[in-house]
Amino acid sequence: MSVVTRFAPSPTGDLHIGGVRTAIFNWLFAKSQGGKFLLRIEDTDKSRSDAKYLDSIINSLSWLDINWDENIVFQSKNIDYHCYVANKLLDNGCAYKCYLSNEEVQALKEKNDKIGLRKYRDFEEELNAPYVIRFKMPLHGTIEFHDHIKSNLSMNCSDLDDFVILRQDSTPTYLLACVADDHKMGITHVIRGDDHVANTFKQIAIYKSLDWKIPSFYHIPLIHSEDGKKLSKRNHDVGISYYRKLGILPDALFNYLLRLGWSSGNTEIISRDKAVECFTLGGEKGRSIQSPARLNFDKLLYINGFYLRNTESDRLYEMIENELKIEDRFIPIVKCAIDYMKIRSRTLVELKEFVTDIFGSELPKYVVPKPELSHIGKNLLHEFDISKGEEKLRELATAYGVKFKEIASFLRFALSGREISPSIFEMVQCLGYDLSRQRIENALRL
RNA sequence: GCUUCCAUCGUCUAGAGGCCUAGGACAUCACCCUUUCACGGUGAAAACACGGGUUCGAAUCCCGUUGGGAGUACCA
Repeated sequence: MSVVTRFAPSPTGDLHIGGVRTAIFNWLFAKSQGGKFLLRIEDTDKSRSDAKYLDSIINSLSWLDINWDENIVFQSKNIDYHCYVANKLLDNGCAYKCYLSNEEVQALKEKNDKIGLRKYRDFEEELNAPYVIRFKMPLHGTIEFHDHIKSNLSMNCSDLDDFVILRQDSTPTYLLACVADDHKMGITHVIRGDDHVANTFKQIAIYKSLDWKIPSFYHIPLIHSEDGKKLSKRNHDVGISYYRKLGILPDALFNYLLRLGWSSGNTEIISRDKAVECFTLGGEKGRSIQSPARLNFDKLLYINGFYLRNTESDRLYEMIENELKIEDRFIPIVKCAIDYMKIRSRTLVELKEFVTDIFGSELPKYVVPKPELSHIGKNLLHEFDISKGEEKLRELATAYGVKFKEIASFLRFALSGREISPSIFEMVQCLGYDLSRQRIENALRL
C-alpha cells in the first residue's frame, strides 16, 4: 500500500510555526516512503477564512520548498459529499436529528447533563423545526487505537458526547468533514498536532460506523514558546512570516523545526536530502519525543548562521538583490563582500545591512568614533600605498616603530566605519585600490 | 472539575535493564587562533522531578506524589 499524507491548514491567519513543522513531518514521511503528500485547505468556516491567507499558505510552503502532489483540495468544495455522508449515517442509524436549541444545549452543557443532551437520540418523529445532526456515540464500551507516537490510547465511550456532525445550516463540522475528506483522498497516515487526540476517538467512531478503513495516526506534541507557554497568536513569533522577515533561510528553518521533537542520533545539521533518506516516525526505530518542545531562538540563529555561510554567495546575492538599494557600480563590490560577510552574519537581513552600510556607497557609514592615530601613524599612511599589500604594511610599521594594531584599527575605521568588519585586505580586495585609497584619505582628513 | 497524555543539563536532545562516574548541540565561561568581529579549535560548569517497588543490576520496567501539556464548541 502506498503512503498518502496530507497537510490541512485552515486559511485563518499567517501559517503557524507549529503547522509548518506538521507540514514538514507529513512531507518528509511521504517522501521517505515514496508516497504522496497532499494539501487540503480547511475553509468551511466562511466567517474566519480569507483568500489572502490561502495565498500566504501557498507562498510559505513554496518558500520552504515543500511541494504537494495533485491539486489542492478545498474542503468547502466537498460540502455536498459531507452532507451525503451525514445522511448515510442518518440512514444507517448511526446519527440522528437533534432539535435542541442553542440555549438548551448551553444549559445542558453547563450542568454537564449528557443524558439531557441525548434527548432526541431515540426520537421517532420528524419535527418541523430546525435541527442539527448528531453522531450516535456508543453508550458503552471503549474506543481504542494505536497512536504511532503515543502508543495505545483508549477512552470510554461514556466520556464522549453525541457530537454535532452537520450544523443547522447544513454545513459539516470539522469532525465529519475531516473524516470524509481523508477517506475520499485516500489518506493512509494522519500526522497532526496532539491537540487532535481527543478528536481522534470521535473520528474513529465515525470511521467504524461507515465501515471505512481507519488510517494510521501520529500525534506529535505541540511546540511551545521560548518561555514554555503555549504559542499564542498574540505573540509575534508564531507566524512563519516573522521568521522570513527576519532573514531566516528556508533550509535553516526546515532543519531547525525538524530537530524540534525529532532526532536522528546526535546529528544537528540535517540537509533536506539526508532527512528524506533517514526520516522515520513512530514504530520501532521512529524518533519522536512525547512532550512539547520549546522554541529556542539562539539555536535557530546558530543553524541559520551555519546555512548562511555554507550557501553560495551568488545565491545569497540573489536573495537580497531586490532589497538592495545601491548604485550599479557597487554591485560587484557587494558581491565580493558577501563572501567575507556571510561568515559574520546570522541572518540575511544582517548580511544585507552589513554589506550595504560598508560596501554600498562611496564612503562607509561611520558608526563609531575615529580611533586615535599618532603623527607617525599618519605619516606612515600618507606614504604607504595600499596596493602594496599586508606584508609591506607590516614592514613599514616596524620601520616606523608603530604598532601594527594601531594602523590596522585606523584602517578598519577608514574602510568600514566600524569596529567589526572583514579583515583589512579582504575589504581592499572588494573595494579595489582606488576606492580604498579614497576612503583612507577621507578618514585621514576627518 | 472531568478525560487523556507526558516528565534527562537553562534550551533542543542521545539513551530502548548492565556499554552511563549519563553523550551531543545551542546558550554561558575560560583558553588557543588573530589587525577587530565572526568562523574554527581545546576545555569548564550544567540534567535522569520526588518517593516507593521489581531485579544481581534501573535514566530505562511497575505504582504513587508532584509538575506540565492537550481536550472538554453548531472552531478547525
